[in-house]
Order: sequence, then C-alpha cells, then structure tokens
Amino acid sequence: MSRARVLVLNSALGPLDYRVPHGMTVEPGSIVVAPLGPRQLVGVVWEPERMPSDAEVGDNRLRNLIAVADAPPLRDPLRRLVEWTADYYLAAPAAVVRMALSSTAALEGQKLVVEYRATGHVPDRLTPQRAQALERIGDRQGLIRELATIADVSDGVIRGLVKAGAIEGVEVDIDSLYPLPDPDHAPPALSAEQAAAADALVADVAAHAFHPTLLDGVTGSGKTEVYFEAVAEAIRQGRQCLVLLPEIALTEPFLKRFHDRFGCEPVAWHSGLRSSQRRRAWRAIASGQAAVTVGARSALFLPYADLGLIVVDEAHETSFKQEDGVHYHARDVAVMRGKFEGCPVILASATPAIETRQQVALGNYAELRLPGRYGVAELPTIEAIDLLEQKPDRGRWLAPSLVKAIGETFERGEQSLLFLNRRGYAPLTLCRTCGHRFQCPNCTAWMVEHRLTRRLACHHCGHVEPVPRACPECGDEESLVACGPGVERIADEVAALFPEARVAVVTSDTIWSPAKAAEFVNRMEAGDIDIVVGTQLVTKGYHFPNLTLVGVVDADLGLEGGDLRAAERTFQQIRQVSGRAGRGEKPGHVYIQTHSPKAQVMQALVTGDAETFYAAETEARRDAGAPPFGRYAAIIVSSEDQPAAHEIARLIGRAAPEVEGMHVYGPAPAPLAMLRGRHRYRLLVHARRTLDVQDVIRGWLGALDWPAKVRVSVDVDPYSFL
DNA sequence: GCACACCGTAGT
DNA sequence: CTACGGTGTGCC
Repeated sequence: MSRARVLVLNSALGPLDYRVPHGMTVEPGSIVVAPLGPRQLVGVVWEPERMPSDAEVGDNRLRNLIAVADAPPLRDPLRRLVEWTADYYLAAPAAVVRMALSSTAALEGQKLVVEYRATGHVPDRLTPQRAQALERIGDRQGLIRELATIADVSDGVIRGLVKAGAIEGVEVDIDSLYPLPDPDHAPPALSAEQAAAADALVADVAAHAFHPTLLDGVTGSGKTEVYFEAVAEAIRQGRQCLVLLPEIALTEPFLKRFHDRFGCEPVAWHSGLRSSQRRRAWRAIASGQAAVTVGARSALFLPYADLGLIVVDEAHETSFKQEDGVHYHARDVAVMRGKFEGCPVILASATPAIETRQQVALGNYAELRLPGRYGVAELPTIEAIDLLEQKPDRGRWLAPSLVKAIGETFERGEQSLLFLNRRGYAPLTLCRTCGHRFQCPNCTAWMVEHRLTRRLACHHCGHVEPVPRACPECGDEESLVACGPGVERIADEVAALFPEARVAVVTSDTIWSPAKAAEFVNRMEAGDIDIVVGTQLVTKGYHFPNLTLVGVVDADLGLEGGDLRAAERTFQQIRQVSGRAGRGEKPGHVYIQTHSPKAQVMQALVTGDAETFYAAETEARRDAGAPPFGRYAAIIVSSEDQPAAHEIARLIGRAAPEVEGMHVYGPAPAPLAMLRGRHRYRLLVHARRTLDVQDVIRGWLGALDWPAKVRVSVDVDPYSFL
C-alpha cells in the first residue's frame, strides 16, 4: 500500500499521512487535495524523513487522498526553503507552504474560455450594424462583450453574427501568455563604473551558481540600469528572474522603467491583485512562462520553475521584515532561496543595512560599488536647521530658512518635497477644557486626526470614528485641539504660505494602489505639482528631474523610542529622501530640521561621511552585542483576557532555561500594551551570535502549555520592539 | 482553523 | 426537557 506524508494547509496541524489510491501517483512536492474530518484541504506531499510526525498512524486508519492538483509539484529548492524558513523563524511549515500556494484558483487546473473571431463568411442579411461590426472587428479575437465594445454595437448583433456563421467561437486558455521581455530592446549607455559592475553581475548569472552581491551605490548612481543587465542575461538564458521591492507603491515606477528597457512589462505580484490575475501570474511563474516577476516580499515563496536571478531592491528597507504571521525577513530569505536554487542574489541599496555590510566584511557577500551619480547629476547640498535657533511660530512647523528655500524653488518653477513620516493631520487630539485625549478602544495608541476623511483613525488596528463636535468627556463644544503635525497639517501650512502653489499629499492614504501611484508620477512629470508633502512612501524609487529641494520636517522623529536600529534607520531614511533632490541637471538642496544638529547622525548626513557613521554605529552594536554581533528574539504573549496573558507570560519567564551566552529580559507589558483588543506582554531573548536560539526556544516553549485563548508568538531577529 | 461534542445554565 | 453560548479536542 502506498502512503504519502502531506503538509495540509492548516498551521495548527503537523504533517498527516494519507493513502494514495490506485491510479493516483504523487511525488514529493505534489499539490494534493486531502480529506480532514468533514472538510477537504489543499496540501503538499513531503519527504517523510524531512517532516517527522509525532505519532505514526497505522495503515488501517489512513484515508484516501482525493485528488492531485493540475499544477507542477513544488520543486526541491522551494521545499528546502520552506523547511528552512519554518525552522529559522519558528513557524508552522504549513504557514510557510501557504505562501507558496497563495492562489487557490491557480490549483484548479487549466481553464478554457470561448473567444470569438470572424470567419470570413459574409452573412446573407448584412444590416448596417452587422457590416460595421465585421469591419471594426477585422481579425481581432475576444469575448462577445469585448467585440461588441470594439464594434460599438450591442452584444445581440455579435450573437446574431455567430448564428449566421460570420463569427465563430474558439476555445482558448483563460490564462493568456505574458509577453517575453526583449533583453536587447533598449540597452542603456552605461558609464565605465556601471559597465564594470554590470559585467560582474552578468558573469554571475552565466555561472548558474549561488553568489550574493551587495550592489552599493549612492542614490541616483544608476543601480537599476546595472542590475537590469543581469536580468537581461537571465532572460537570454531562458531563466526566470525575481525582483523584490519593499512596497507596492514602488512597483509602478519600476514597471515603467522596465518597459523602457525591455519593451514590455514584467509580471507583477502584490496583495492588490484580483484572484484571476493572481491565478494567471501564479501559473505562469510555475510553468516557467513568466520571465521576470516583480513583487512585494510575498513573491519570494512562489514556485518558480527555473529561477536564475533574485534582486532585492532597496535591500535595507525594514518593510522587508514581515510583522505578522510568519515573521520572516525577505532580504535574508531571498539569500537562502538563492542558495537553494543555486543562483545569484543581488542586494541593491544606497544605504545598506549594517547586517549586510557585515556579511561583506566577513567575505560571505561580494560587493560592487557605484560611487558617483550617473550623468550630469551632482549629489545635493545638505544643511541642518537648528530648530532651537530657528523656532517656527506656535502651530507652525517649518523654520524660516526652509520656508524661504521653498519659496525660491517655487519661484524658479522647480519642485519641492517635504518629508514627514507621520500620516494624517495631527497625531493627538485633546480637549482644551478637560484634557481628554482620544484613544483607540482596541489599542494603546492615540487616535490620529485625518482631515481629508474627517475621521479619527488608529494606525495600528484601523479603527475609525468621526471627529465629534463636542468633547465626549466634558461635553464642551469647540474645545478640541490638534497636537503636533502630520503631513496633512504641513500641507495646510504650505498652502497658507504659498497660496498659488499646487500641493500634493503623498501617503498610503492617498496612494493606495499602483494606479494612484501612476497618477501621482504623471502629475509630477507633467509639472502639475509644485510641492509634495509625503511620508516614507516618497523617499525612494522615484526619479523627478525637476525636484530640487527636499525638506526634512522632523529629523528627530525616528530617534524616539530607543530602538536599536533608530540611528541607522534615521540615517537611511534621510539619506534616501535627500537622494530625491537634484537628480536631473539642476543641483539639489536638502534642509534637515532637527533639535540636535550636533548629533552624530545629523553630522554624518550633513557632511555626507557615511563611512564614519557606519563605523561608529557598527562599533556601538559590537559593544552592545546587538545584531549582527549578537542575536535577539522576542516572545510576545497576547490574549483578550489580560490576567491570562500576564499569567502565561510569567509562566514562560519562570521557565526560561539557564543557557550560557543567553539572557532573558521580562516579561514586561509591551510598549503597545494592547493591540487589536489583545493585551500583550513581551519577553526579549538576547544571545550570542553562535548560539542556536531557535533550538533553545523550541525546547523551552515546547515543554509548556497554555489555554487556546492565549497566543504566544516568537519574532526571531525582530525589527519592531513594540 | 474548523466542526463537532460536551458542559452548564436559562427558559419553558 | 430544549435552546443556547462557551469551551475543549481531534483531525491522518
């Protein structure tokens, strides 16, 4: 009798064994449908020795597999990646497999749809509508609805023509093919530096071997053009490429640049896809038809048929770290995928993470540097504005010299960008009379006022409520005041200062789809916007030659909270947004508003001396035993029932094993003590780099038990300390 | 994660 | 005795 071990898509369950019925064949990686109780679940066949089950189930208790999906089996490298990810991030293998099978519609097999086209036969009764339809349709083919639109007639006319034999139906695959990018469509003229870097990357692609490279170039140095040459080489070899971007908003400008270089768009993968688009992309990726896929981090686990190159663009971005579900870091998992697939991995960044630079220092990653800006563009001048010296008026946030610079830029007909990493109008609303503060009912967080939507919103759980006229505490009317600035408030200030200027607010609230991003890019390029006020969304990827001024409204914002990467993140973010200035022929200027212009980060930004900053930051990390010289893991205990969460957190704390080279802090209430209605406690594990913390935590938590209402999640290599 | 069994209690 | 919600457990 033939049995199969199956990872069913249920995170609460380990691998389950099934009987393979007569006439069915499966192999490791086969995607199958399995019965589970009264239900049917999708699962993946796995090697039993790689996925041990805790209790062997006898042959007589096995149920039959129901079906094998009409999709290629998950290949070895992907299965090894799933195992590694589950192991490293202490996640259920099923939760990781789920990311690979992220389109249920794709598993339903090939689907045909009937399209219609002219037969050449002229019908006996040729009415004017029929004649018009046949003429406009020509040799085009499509659904009846589409043909009717093309011909500008009702679908009744088309149906009549089908009946009369002038149009016939043909069955075609519902998933139309993606166009093949042409590696020689429009090769750019590369500088000598760029060409040298491109050559090295092309050689790596040709070598068909795992080889991670940090492509380190200042903003505007033409990193994209360089790695596009490696992409072109992979296309020539008929192998697939994956380009990871940190957020959906960046896909739009990327698609455009890709189209310019390769003559068509790549396959896009992100959370905004409709299920039919998702299905089409998934099947094209699995069959090998998709030559180049660009996507958010979730594209990393897709079942590429033959992956020849992985690029992680803006590789330092912290948004590559997934904060819920499986807490993986896409940059690190990308390197592992390259290792299992045996293909090169390019990490492109103007401000690489210290972790990545350390890998270079250790000789694990190669490095290619692009020190100069491409073409005529010069790096912008950078100046700090001391907010203690140049105090904006009460209720204002822009210092006089920045206002003056914005005015001059506007006069010259050039564009300005003001960066503030805070959505909405004001981060806190309170009552002047009684001091009441608006707090989210589900989270330990203030409600943020959004004037565009006239709502108070919680940025953690999405709870929204209308802004009341009167204080809910004391009933006073007109007593509510907004405290602190958000981008909307800065936009108001700018509009008041420069009434003729056209101001755009760019945040995830206004740019929530690739189409919205495209619209913004078009308006910027057409010169329909004079001043942009935006969050981190505008700090990277965009290339606007007429944008010459960047103002950082509050450079100190990211330094609050004492996160171990705060200084590094501030440096990266401001450096990145500075890079938006002066990318064309006109020189760029950057003003950084800060309360501590003497601080090391600010000095590094002003002088442009990245090396000194990185060296000091690296030493500080080494002294503290912080990553990459030591490791952290966070254990988060949460429950709607606060005493239960507290009790289990204490239980876990008491059970902490004594391990040489490891220290456990807490439990303590998490900084976000309540999130989405769940009370949270945190423990922080700090360990020596060489210690297998995952193994220790597995043993530690594995010996404990807690009620189902309490959730315990582990965040290995945490980026968020909330 | 979900379906279903099991339990207690309010309501008849 | 039933109707309902809350909790617990197996699923191969």
